[in-house]
Amino acid sequence: MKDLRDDRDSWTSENCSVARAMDIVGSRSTVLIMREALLGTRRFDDFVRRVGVGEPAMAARLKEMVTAELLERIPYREPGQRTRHEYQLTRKGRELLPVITALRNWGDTWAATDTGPSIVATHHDCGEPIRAVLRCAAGHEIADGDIDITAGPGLIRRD
Amino acid sequence: MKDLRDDRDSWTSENCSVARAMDIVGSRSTVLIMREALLGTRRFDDFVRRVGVGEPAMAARLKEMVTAELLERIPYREPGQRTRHEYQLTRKGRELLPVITALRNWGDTWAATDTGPSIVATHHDCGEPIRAVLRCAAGHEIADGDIDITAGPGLIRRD
DNA sequence: GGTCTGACTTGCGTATGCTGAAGTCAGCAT
DNA sequence: ATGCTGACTTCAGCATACGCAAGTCAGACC
Repeated sequence: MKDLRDDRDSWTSENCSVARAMDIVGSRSTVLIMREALLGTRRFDDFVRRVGVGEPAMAARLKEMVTAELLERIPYREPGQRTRHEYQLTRKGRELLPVITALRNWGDTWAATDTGPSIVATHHDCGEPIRAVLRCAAGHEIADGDIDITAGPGLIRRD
Repeated sequence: MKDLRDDRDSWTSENCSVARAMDIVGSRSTVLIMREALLGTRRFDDFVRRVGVGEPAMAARLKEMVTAELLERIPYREPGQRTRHEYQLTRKGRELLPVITALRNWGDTWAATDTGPSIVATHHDCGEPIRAVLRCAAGHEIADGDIDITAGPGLIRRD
């Protein structure tokens, strides 16, 4: 199996999952909203306060994210309150956890403050810290350079 | 150990590694440049052509990324050519691979085209596809909901 | 009927990002 | 000396994105 990096100009990056992912979750505020949503935040003003963006920007972002199906706008009602809406993660949104975790790991290492990380995700069963790591389907851990880039069905070749 | 999500308003997200990471790699074009760099691209005009952004934007982005130490601008010389510069990944840049991989995995699943993914990263030793997955330091695979959020040394508490 | 609160919307001014077209610059080749 | 090429820079112009301040609106509570 030939590695696609050896002949980089014989194919294009038009059909690229990374680019399409970035079109959806590519902005700073969207990622920070996902961070908060994954920490359990659900209500509009909590998002505004905890993410630190203004109300107009937050309203626009949340609307986009509902359209993108990262979040679902769900009515709820606390006793003695009127009906309100909260933003719940969809499966599509929840599955961004490895992305956010990988970003947090990287930031902890390469954009650290001298105080160290503010929060650590740990395994509930054993208490050890959690990281996003590369594994193959056979379960092997991937070392740097152990990767081949091979063609998928959607590869667009150039003549 | 108490889970920080249970008392979300007793601490702030000011010292957040995700936010700092996004300040560095938060824009679409920066991520796409990283994608290309991780696929082996090094030269200015290759970046322009393969990423699909204009020259002025590319020059600005690359300059930022050199300042951020994701890339290093290194002189090289092909025989019979004059000295030029190429952009090589630093360790800091290379370690974004799990982030890009997680994004690609997510895009393959949730922002797919009907043709399927264009490229697949596979393990050189066994040929199986590679994914970014969550693991704890003890090596356990993490299932949804098996995560605790605990305080790190840099946590900023509110009174 | 008036107040209060959460969840927005509207308006405005600034900042950043990107594109396209054109210009610059260094130095090897002729 | 002139041309050529890769790697940019400069300029004008448009399009988002965001912050701040203020306004709106619905419905429970008094």
